Amino acid sequence: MGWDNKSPPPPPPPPPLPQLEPNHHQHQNNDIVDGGNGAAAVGGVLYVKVMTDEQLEILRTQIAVYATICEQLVEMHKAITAQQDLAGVRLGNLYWDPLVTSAGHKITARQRWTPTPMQLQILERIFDKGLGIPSKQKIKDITAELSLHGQISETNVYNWFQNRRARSKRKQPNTAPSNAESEVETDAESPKEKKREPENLKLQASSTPGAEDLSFQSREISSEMLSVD
Amino acid sequence: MGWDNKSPPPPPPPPPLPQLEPNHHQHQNNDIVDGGNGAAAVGGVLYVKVMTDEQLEILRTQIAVYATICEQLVEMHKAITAQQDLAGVRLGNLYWDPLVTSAGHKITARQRWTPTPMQLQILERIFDKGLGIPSKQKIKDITAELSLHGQISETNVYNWFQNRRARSKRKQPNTAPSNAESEVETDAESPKEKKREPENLKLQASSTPGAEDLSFQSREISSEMLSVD
DNA sequence: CTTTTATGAATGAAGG
DNA sequence: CCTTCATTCATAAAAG
Repeated sequence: MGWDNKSPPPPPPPPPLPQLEPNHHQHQNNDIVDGGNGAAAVGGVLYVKVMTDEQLEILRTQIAVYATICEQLVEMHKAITAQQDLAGVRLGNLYWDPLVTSAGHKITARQRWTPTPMQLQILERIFDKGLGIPSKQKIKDITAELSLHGQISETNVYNWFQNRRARSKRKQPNTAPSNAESEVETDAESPKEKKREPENLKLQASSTPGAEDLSFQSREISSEMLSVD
Repeated sequence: MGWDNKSPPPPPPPPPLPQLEPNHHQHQNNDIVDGGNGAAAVGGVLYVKVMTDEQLEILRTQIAVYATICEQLVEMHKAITAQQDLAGVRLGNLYWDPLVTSAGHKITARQRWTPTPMQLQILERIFDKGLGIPSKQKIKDITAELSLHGQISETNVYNWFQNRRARSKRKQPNTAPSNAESEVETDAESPKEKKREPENLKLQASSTPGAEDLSFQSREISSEMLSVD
């Protein structure tokens, strides 16, 4: 498979030290069993299925490794799930069924607010009036008004203006800098009205072999950033 | 634009699981081994570590089950991360621990820090648990700990707590346990506690306090499977 | 039905 | 602390 083009595949967990402590009780009792089909006396010699300590150890190790891997995977899943759950109200991505979802699950798909045409019209009208971000009180009023046309909350209104402004700004950097044409990264000519510009990728200059550039930002916060209270 | 969509089910590659293939050679030839440390002659009786066919079968089954589980988990993880992996070609989000630095992929650093699931989990725990505002020293400690799970700076931690607090606060007036619940399909969310401010629609409160069931137990499986007895 | 686009919402970071 | 901004994520809606 040559899918190693882009998407970093899920890194298989590094099998850490397989520590098998949960159940140490492996048949250490030495019995020449004959119980099941494990032993057979042939010609006066007792033949049994035998495993040496070494072999047993190998098996135990293997099982332990699997257990560890499973635990890690489970932990990872929890973490990821937790993130998506906590970080986002909406989830409903994948819910895998194999051994967890035995019963029919009902993933509560979070619906997002969608403005009705009427609401949108009103919102647009208000927005076009040129006012910036409506104050909180303004938002309340608007919300009240829009409530007559459909389900809506103040947050919806707030978000709408927030997004509307941000995106209209992104759409047209046409601030018309009359003469001094600064070097700007403007490469988006939006033929449409409100079109988001596919942003290009960011910097990538880790030419250092074997060293990922993982410096995010480590500004010094010694001054007043952290001086709380 | 459309890069942040779900990825179509990619050709299911074989699970990149460590081939911990057990020594399947279950000694079909019956030998009373004594070679290793598995046998000992005591008082004229030969004691060896013995496993019946049944026991062997159990072991093999266990290993097989683990293998299957691991496969499924890996598959699930792929499904989970698929979207996000594809979502950002530029965001080689390391989800957990170290191994992301396997290949010299273009793990370009993002512009803004994004907590890994592990980090988020820890942060969340700290936030929930005790105190409210971590002191400067506390932040240092937390940062140090979180550094083990990914790049992070003290500023990140500080900001996170700041935002976390501010946004959780803006969500409290949701103290209506006596909700009539008139089954509105408009919106259904289970605010565990995070989130910003859904500021839900009037009597719209299916706020099931943390009724998430999206996690499964590994403990159960593990214990069951590891009990060879 | 699958892919693409539009856009509501979450959130890290900056400002005050 | 609180507000604002920028960027990102996820999904409804639209296109193919």
